[in-house]
Order: sequence, then C-alpha cells, then structure tokens
Amino acid sequence: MAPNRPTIKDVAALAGVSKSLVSLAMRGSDRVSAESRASIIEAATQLGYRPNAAARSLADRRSHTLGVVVLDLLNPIYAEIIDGVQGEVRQHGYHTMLVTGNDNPVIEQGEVEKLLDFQVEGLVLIGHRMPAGSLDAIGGDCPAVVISRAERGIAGLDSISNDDVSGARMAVDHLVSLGHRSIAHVTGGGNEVAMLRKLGYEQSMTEHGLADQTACYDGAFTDEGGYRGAAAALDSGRGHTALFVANDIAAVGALAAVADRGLDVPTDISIVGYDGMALAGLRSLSITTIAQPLARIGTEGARLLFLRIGDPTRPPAHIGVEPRLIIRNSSGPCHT
Amino acid sequence: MAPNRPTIKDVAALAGVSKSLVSLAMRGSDRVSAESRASIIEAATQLGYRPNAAARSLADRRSHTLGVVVLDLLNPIYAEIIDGVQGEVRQHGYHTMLVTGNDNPVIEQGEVEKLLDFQVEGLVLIGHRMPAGSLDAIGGDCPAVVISRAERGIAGLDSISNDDVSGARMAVDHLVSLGHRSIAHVTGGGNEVAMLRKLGYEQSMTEHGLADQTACYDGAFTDEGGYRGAAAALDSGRGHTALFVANDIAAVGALAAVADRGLDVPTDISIVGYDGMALAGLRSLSITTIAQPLARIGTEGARLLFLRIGDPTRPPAHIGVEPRLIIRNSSGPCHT
DNA sequence: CGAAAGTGTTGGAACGTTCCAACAAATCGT
DNA sequence: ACGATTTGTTGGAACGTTCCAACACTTTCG
Repeated sequence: MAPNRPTIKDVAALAGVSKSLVSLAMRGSDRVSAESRASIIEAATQLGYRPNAAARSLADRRSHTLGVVVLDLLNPIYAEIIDGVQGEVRQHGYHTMLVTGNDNPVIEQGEVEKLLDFQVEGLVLIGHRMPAGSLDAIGGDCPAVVISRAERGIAGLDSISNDDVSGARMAVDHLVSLGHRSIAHVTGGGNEVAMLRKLGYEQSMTEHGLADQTACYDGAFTDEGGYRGAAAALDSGRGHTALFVANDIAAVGALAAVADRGLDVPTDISIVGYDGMALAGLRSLSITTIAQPLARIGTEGARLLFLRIGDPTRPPAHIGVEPRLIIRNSSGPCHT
Repeated sequence: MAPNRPTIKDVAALAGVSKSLVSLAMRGSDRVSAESRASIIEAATQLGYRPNAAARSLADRRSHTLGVVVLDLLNPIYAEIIDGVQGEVRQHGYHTMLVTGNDNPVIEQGEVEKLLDFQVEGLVLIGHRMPAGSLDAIGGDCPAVVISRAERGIAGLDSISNDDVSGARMAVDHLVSLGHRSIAHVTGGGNEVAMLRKLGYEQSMTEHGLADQTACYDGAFTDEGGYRGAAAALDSGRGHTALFVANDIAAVGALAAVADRGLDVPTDISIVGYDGMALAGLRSLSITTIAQPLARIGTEGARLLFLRIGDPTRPPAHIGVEPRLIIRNSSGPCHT
C-alpha cells in the first residue's frame, strides 16, 4: 500500500531538523531540546515512522537479540522454561528469536547457524541435542548457556539444571517415609538425565538399607515407555508397592498400566513422577512428583547469559537448582 | 576472542577477487567460474566467514523472516500448530521469529511492534487477543494470517480455522449413535470459539429431536472450568448420561468430577472433548475427542501467508478445515 | 570581560551487504 | 575476420541507521 516505509530522513525533513537529531530523539537522549523533540515526535507519528532494526543493528553492531533453541516445543516442561527465559529477556530490553530443533539434530544445527547469522548476542539452549564438538564451536563464537542438561566438561559454557540425583533421592525418601520398602524404578532410558535419576534412586535405596529391594525396569521419557516399564514391574511378581517413574509423562503411562491390571493408585501402588509439569497436577491425574522450578530455571538461565555477555571473560558457571517434592494423590501409605 | 568477525571483504581479499564476486558465490549464483568459487569457499571456511543477516536484509530490503505470535506457549495445541508453521516456513527458506503474548494483550501488542521493526515480511497470529483496531492496522502494514480464530469481517486478513460448529455436531452425532439422549454440554465460556461449539451442540440436539434434552453448564477452557461444569451437570438431577465438553483440557477436569462422584467413564457417563491435543490420547486419559488437524492448520496457514506475500492484492481468504472424530475409551454405549 | 565550559545541532563517515552498469576476455556465426 | 553475444568479473552507489568531530551559541566564573 504505502509506496515505501518512511525513514529517519523523511522524519527529519518534515520536522525541519537533521537526521542525526531525529536519531537522538528516537532513542530518548536528553540532549535534545523540548521543542525539537516535540516536532520530531509529531512528524514521526504523522508519517507512521518505524525504526529499521536491521539498519540499527548494522550501524551499532549489536542486534539486541538473543537466540533461544528448544529441543522440542511439544514438551510442556520446555514451554514453561521458555516463559521464564522470555520474561527475563524482555526485562533487559532484548528481543528473542525462538526456534525449535524439532527433536532433530540436523534441523537444530541449521537453526543455530541461522541464529548466528543474525548476530544474536547470546544463545540459550534448552534441552539441546548437539554433539559436544558443535557445542564447543558455538561457545567460541558466541556466549551461550545450556539449560536443563548438566554440561560438565564443556569448556566455556555456562549451564543450569536441577539436581537430578538429589531429586530422585527425595522421591525415594518420600516413599520410604510412607512405609514402602519394595520400591521399583522405571527408568527414562539411556540419556544422561535418566542416568542421574537412576543413580539417585540407587543411592537412596542403599542408604535406607533397601539395596536388596532395588529393581529397575527399562522405560523412556514417554507415555508408552512408562507404561512398558510399569507393566514389567507389576508383572515381575516381586510385589512392588511403589514405583518411582523417571518423568511425569512416563508416570501417566504407568498410571494406565496399574489401572489395566485392576489395581488402584495409591491404595495398591504408589507412583511418584519427576519434572513438575503443570499437567501432572490436573485433578484426574494428580501425580505426586519431584518438581523442578521450571520458570526459575528459565529466568536464572537468562540471567547467567546476560552476566556472560557483560563480561565474556568470567569463568563458566554451573548453577544447580533444588527440585522439590509435591505430594498429590498418586502416593499413599503402604498397606502390606 | 576473534578480534572481529570477518566480512565479505576479508574473504575477497584472501581469495584474490572482488567483494561482489564473493557475494555472488555465497548466494550460489551460476555466473561464477568453478575456479573462483573454489578459492572463495576455501577462503570463507578458513576465515570462518558468516554472512551478516542484518546487512543483507538492509541491502536487499527483505528480511526473509516471518513473525509468529502465539497467545500462549503453554497451551499444547498451539505448540502443535507452531510445529506445522515452522515446517512450512523452513521449506520456503524463510526464518521465523516466534514470540508469545503470554496471554496478555499489552505484551502481545509490544511484541508485534518489535516484529514490525524487524521488517518481518509477514505475520502469523495464533490465537491472538488483539482488538480489531490493531489487527486492522497490522493488516495494512504487513501481510498477516490469523490462525484458529475465524476473523470474518476483518478486512484484508487471511484466516484459517477449523469448523467448530460442524465439529460440535459430530460430537453430538457420535453420542446419539451410541444411544445417548440426555446429552449435556459443558461450555468454554463466552469467547467466540466456545460460542460456536455451543451453537453446534444446540443445532445437532434439535436435529435429533432432542431439543428438550438440551442443557448447558458454564465451564471454561481449563481443567478447573471443566470440573465445575461437569459437577453442575452431574448434580443437576437431570440424569445426563453423556457430556460434550468444550475442549480437551476441560474434559480432563470433567473426568475428575465424574470420578469424584464414584461414577465410571464410560459405563455411567460418556465424555467427548474437543481439540485433539496429543495429551488427550495418553492411555490414562484416553478421551474421545473432536480433533482439529493441528499441524495441517499450521502448514496451511503459513502457505496462505506466502500466497499473500506473493500477491498482496489477492482478496482475503478464509480456509475452513474439517475436524474429525477420534473415538477412545471415554465414550461408550448408553446403558439406561 | 574574556576564556572556559556547557547546550543543541549538524554533516559525513562508517556498518556489511546487494544491486547495477560497465567492462575485458572468450566464443560465436556468417 | 569482425561485430555480436556470452561469460566472468568489477568498483561504486545504495540500504537506514549510529557515531563522531565540529560547530554556533549560551552561560558561567575568576
């Protein structure tokens, strides 16, 4: 419609001042007289002037933009983390470019490249799936923070994650305090996070003198995986009275496995999940869980990134946040 | 670390050609000799050259970027739509800037402004919450498509949404075919979408000669709202045997209300939801639902936007997609 | 009262690309 | 063999900003 977007020059001409002054005024400098400022604003609104972000970032060599890469938007816990990140970023007056990897390393890599082309000033990686090599390369190119994966050993990258080992122990402690002894673990597969949760489970069982009761069943971080693992546990004949399931989604699957066998939760079987996704709190599910402070992980992650942007030489930090137990209706006293 | 990012000039110098030629080569023009191309690529990789997107979009006055504004990331159905949009956008070689309104019109407005500053070439609004006035303004400034809200009457804006009226009728048809007659509706509140679903419910009830059985209970598009509405329905003493709940999340709440009263789904009460979010299919929930083709809505929406970008003068189109019934375990034959 | 310090304002040079007109060299057709 | 085309290549002018040194005017102060 409009033949062409008005530029700073058009505004200057209409207001009868130089383009430099318009530039100052637009950025709210106090070296502009009230009079000039008024006529500039007048002219700008009249023309519908809109600063060109590309030109701006070219000229001052800063994009005022952060890139956020998330493994997979469909996972509700990532969505909650993102909300935290975005809030913090907004407060700093930065803009956010959010992209998904679609759970696909190749796409993820490509998206990251694009973000770097855009000269983002920093990168937030949420649950990434990149080989350590590329991660290193990124770290060299651009400040970055890794959320939700403890990247020990990756030099130069800040990271933040919850303490999975200690969280898993909380789950076991809770079940033990309810009188359970035969507590099985449905795992989340072979990934790093799942391994840590398994480790915490084993440690805590041993500490409670229940080493001989330890039993792990293969699962995954999915509904299906939880169902499979729980089914194996229930059919094992070992008389488990409680299940610590590696994450909330899988716990939902476990719930179904229990129901399919005509058993009741929590009367016959107690279930504890992990993550604290909002969904697990819905009344029909009401799953006891180890909740990560998701929004806080997001905001702290962003804060970490801003610190590094402010001082690129500071030593890489890892922040660990403590998860907390949320007791709902899927866990109850042991009746055997 | 690196003193400064290498530019096209540095590459040119190292490869011993002009910057123009480098520019051509980088964009894969076929007017570059194999020889030059090789040395350019060699030089570029050696320097770690990365084109500057800001400079590029300034120079050719196209950002190759689309803005995507989503009402609220936490809603899983939006996440599925976004995935569809991103896939299509990627295919066209465009980049995506995704922002949330955080369910807050003020934030949403601000984010849209920022996107426009970035000279995005088009805007995808998913479940927006903007006053018609601003929408109009946007439509004038920049091609835009509205997803998941039927914006009749907004001139100049393309839109795509599922046919809520016809979907609601499918739900009722399904329940009637199972033998139910006293079918209540738990509404989604006063918003446009909820009203359409309610309308479809009423129409279908009337067509089946069940006008006198029509009964609506106030709910909302939330777990809580569904619980409340279903509770009211069950406690009404009208002996409803089936509930058509306005969306899937609310249906989850309704499930809890039924359970709380010691009733069984689907033996005593059948429940049908709406949206087809992946979650509703989890085995512990297994909710019969009217599924929107979410990913397809996303891809079609993006396609619509590209069409408009290609030809800004084409008359605004509205695409309606048909939802479809997915039968799961929450609905069954009527036993009374 | 004259030098120093402050207050608004300005034009021009970046920033890193793409586009364009121009051109040299190789190839063609007759 | 000579203009006409084709094939690579080039420097310079955009694009819309911000930054900087320089300016013309006040005001301040010893």
